[in-house]
Amino acid sequence: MTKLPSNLTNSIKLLRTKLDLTQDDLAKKTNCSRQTINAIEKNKYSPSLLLAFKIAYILETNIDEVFGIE
Amino acid sequence: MTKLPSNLTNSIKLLRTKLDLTQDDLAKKTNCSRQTINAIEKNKYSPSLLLAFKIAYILETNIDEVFGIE
DNA sequence: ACATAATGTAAAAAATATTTTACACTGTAA
DNA sequence: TTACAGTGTAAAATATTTTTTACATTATGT
Repeated sequence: MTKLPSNLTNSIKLLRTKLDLTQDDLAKKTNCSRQTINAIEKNKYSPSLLLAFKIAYILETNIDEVFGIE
Repeated sequence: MTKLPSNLTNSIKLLRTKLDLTQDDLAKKTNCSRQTINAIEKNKYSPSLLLAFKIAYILETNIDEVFGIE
């Protein structure tokens, strides 16, 4: 990563299924909609940092394990 | 942190001054406005995850060192 | 005291994230 | 085959983030 990063990646699906959670489960636990989880999981847009923290918290890890940058 | 986290904190000013950068410097390097850096630094709102990553990158550390949650 | 750099702030507009409602598709269990 | 859970997606509305312009305040150097 030599330049200013600009592309997000994520391992939500991997971590989520490891905990046997559906998109809907994760949505409810993070207080957002299933569509939002789906969109973030499929990289439709960059979530707010707060939501990213919540997702990492529910997935029992930290942001850098859930999201990456390129 | 026993509950779903909901309050952000940050060490932007500390890390920024350690690198001798002004708000404007950091803004330019992260491709955002000085007002945005100022607002985030003063916790006015939760930035996008992408901007958070960029800030951490310019501050030569990772998100968890720059931002915290309560 | 003066000039200037850095920061704080505000309001309106623009861009982006998120919700809501709704429906289609896939796989799987009965 | 039917029913249902899980996922993908779309469009409109709403909420939030970010930009832009502009000005006030604070600190610092001369």
